[in-house]
Amino acid sequence: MSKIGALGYALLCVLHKGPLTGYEILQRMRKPVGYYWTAPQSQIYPALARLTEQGLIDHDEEPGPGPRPRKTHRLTPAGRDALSAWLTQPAEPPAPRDETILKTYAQLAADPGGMSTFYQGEIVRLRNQLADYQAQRDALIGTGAEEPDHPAFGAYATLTLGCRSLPVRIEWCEWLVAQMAHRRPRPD
Amino acid sequence: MSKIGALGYALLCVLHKGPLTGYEILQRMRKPVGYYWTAPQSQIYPALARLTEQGLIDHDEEPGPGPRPRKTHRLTPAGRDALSAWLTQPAEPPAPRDETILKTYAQLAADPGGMSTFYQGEIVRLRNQLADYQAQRDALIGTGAEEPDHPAFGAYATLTLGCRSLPVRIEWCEWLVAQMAHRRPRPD
DNA sequence: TTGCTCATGTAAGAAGTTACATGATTCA
DNA sequence: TGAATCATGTAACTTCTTACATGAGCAA
Repeated sequence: MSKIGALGYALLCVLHKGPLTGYEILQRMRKPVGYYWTAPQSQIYPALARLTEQGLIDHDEEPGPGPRPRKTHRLTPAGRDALSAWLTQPAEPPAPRDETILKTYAQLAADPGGMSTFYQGEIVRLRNQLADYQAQRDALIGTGAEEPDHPAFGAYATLTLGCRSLPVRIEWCEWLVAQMAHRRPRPD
Repeated sequence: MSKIGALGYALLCVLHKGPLTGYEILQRMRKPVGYYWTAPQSQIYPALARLTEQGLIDHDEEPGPGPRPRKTHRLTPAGRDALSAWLTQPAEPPAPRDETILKTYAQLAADPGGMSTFYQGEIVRLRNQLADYQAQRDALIGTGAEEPDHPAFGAYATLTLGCRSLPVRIEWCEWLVAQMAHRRPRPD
């Protein structure tokens, strides 16, 4: 059997709570799951076809709104087994690719005023993200999602990480704004 | 002129402090820069060739140890301009791909004991990473790198972020280990 | 003589991005 | 009438990963 790949497992994860259409998966890849895993539409449909071929998911078909049938995908027992086996295996540390930190490393090659504006923009973006995370987390509090056996506990836990790590990053940007004020304007 | 791409800018960043050979760049992509940007060897050499074609870097050649000449690359004025212009532009939020958080989302589909072991493994890995960051950051303290005009300030600032954000993540994993102890073992 | 470091490159394939394409229904 | 939502797919392209390939000098 051919191997699955991170995207395949991501789709199995999204399906772990129940059947969804490709379109619904796509939406989850924006809203709750998209905070830690994303994939564009063009990747999702071929990947679903591969997983179906591998017997890890299957689907019902109904006549859809467009020219093609609407498919509702669900995990097969084999898919559920593959998922649960993968979940407990150590995650390989991801290749980090963070443009903001990269820019910070080379920050001396740019004008301090420009960098300050850059970090201020980051702060705005991060604060908006934090507000979004907090709103969603607040909506879960009191629903039982804080209990680890609750179906929404996974979502609650991921939002908790976001709500704790974003402030650290915001403070770091604020510190850098302050530091930029102490830099001399470009000595060439 | 063709466009540059994130990898190209990453290479310009690595070269901002002075000339390096491809091999040296490769090492930076493991050690100081690799914490927030990585690229394998097979990507670096073609990318350097592209940047050279675009006139953003150039190089000296000396006879090398192997069959090919050893090249020492440096930023051209055009390269330095391209870099400094890019640095101050807002960074597009990166497509997040974090296996650990993804696993947490679907955590209910696995055995709590297995997940607990998983998070304990993460804790070990993160603690080692933190120790590494702290050692490198400590080595910079007292050298003047804390001043924003110092050539090592960029490295100092990136390490500072690592030293502040890793503990948050470690605590989160510890919290999850505790939560897993409260989960009922899988009803199959 | 086996393996490591220095030093550069290529090839094949997987994964990810951007854009195109269809077509019904609903809402302003 | 025009845009958004639902719903599925393909094509072309770029980027990233894994593996191969060469070869000198040095150390155990």
